[in-house]
Amino acid sequence: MNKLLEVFRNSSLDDYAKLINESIVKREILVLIGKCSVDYTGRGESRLTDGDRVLIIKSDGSVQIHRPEGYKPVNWQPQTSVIEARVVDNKLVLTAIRDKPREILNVVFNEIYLLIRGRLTDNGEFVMYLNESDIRDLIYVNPWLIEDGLHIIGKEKDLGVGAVDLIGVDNKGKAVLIEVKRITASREAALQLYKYVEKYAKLTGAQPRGILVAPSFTTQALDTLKRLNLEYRELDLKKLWLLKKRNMGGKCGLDQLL
Amino acid sequence: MNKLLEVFRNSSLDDYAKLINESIVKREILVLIGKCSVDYTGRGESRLTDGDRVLIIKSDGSVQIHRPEGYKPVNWQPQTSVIEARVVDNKLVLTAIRDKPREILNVVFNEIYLLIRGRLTDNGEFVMYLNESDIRDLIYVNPWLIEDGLHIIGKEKDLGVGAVDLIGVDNKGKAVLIEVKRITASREAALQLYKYVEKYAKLTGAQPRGILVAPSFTTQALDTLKRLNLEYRELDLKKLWLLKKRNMGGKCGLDQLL
DNA sequence: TATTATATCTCGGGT
DNA sequence: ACCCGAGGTATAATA
Repeated sequence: MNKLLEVFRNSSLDDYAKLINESIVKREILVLIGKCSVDYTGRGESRLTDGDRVLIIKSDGSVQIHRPEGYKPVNWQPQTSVIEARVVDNKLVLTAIRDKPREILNVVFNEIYLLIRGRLTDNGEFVMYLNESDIRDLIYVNPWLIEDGLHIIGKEKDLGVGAVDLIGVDNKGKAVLIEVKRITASREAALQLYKYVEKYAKLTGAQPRGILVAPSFTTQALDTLKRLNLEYRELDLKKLWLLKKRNMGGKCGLDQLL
Repeated sequence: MNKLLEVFRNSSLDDYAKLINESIVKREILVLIGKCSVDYTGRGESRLTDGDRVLIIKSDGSVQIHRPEGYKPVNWQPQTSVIEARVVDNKLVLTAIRDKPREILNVVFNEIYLLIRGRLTDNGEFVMYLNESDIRDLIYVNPWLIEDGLHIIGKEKDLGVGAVDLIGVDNKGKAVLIEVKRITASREAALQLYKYVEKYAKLTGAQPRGILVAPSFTTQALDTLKRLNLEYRELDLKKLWLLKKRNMGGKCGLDQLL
């Protein structure tokens, strides 16, 4: 199994360059650890002076350069059309070019500590639960979560200024527009809902109710909602979660750890 | 120099667990390549079945799990309060826990191909050019970029509904609010500007001009601007860039490569 | 292709 | 600690 991965250290620069270029052609994964500086130009422009970093090239040509700290890479390239390694002035230079937008990443290695390359096989299935569309779907099926007597009649309805998450009719026959957020709703969310309410009123001539649904709200959001005559419902994610799990047979998580 | 990094393969599970826990205590960087499955729960919840991945733990306790493709990690933890490796049922289990928000990442390794650990030293300086604040500052100093006779009198002025990028006075003495975008301005950007214009009018009793400044505009943005009686200026980033470079002595880039 | 909205967004700066 | 807005955001969905 370990033939999967090759490890190199103390190789010559020319050998490193060759190893890298081979890996890219073979669409292997490549991890390069060493001291380097990085220049980037494209949508913006950045310079990073010498330091120890971990560089990863994946089989799709994406590149990321990680410093010893921080979740995010300091420099990167989501996908590239060209990646090339070569030796210039006794240094290993790696260039990754991307089109649309045209961007160039240039890495100069002053030292290479380690190179790992190999083919990884990953056919794993990834499932994400309880994203916004999950919540929307749950409310769609269980409108009582918002209020009794509510009938949902539409999902992701485009009003010409973007799509409102849910449209329904309350027990008095009045239209209800619902905007769903899975995290704390900010003022922006309230404004987004207002935009739909305004547009709907203009399109139909009838004033709808607007309800912002979220697990919590910033004070500014609440102010704005009040000012714009909009409603809100606090949503208990845990409750939704249980509802979802019940539908799935109760086996979708390790939340007992929480 | 290579004593910086240690490489292990074919070690026992217990040894791997020990190596990992040691690294975490010593705040080293750790790269683990192997076949694993991943469970995450916290703000959301996800499951990832078996496959080959690259796991990185950095000195700040951030964790990321990379599949062979894609720029982004499939699972991650920006920072963690606790990371622990242990052997359970003849498998290496790595748990990373984060508080606020409470989130748990659980990785079960069925095979470990390679473990690399070591201390990296990175004192490099990172500089980013031409982000939004750069553009704002350039306009601040060179208001003629927007129009002749404009005087900028404020930057990042908080109006109580967020801060407007720039405030100025035109050659007729009328207030001008400027919102800057470094990428194509969308309808949202127009609405953002409108929000400031409305608020300013309410605060002062005088109707200001509103100008959206961006390298380009979506058609919806232009529609919205027209409807809301707002203005816009197309901004040539390259021109700004040259302006900036001239100020810096002409040496801040490799854009000649573009 | 262009545009929009989401994201386990992350991250920094402000109050 | 909350809140807001930028991001080289990336990414998926949609027209």
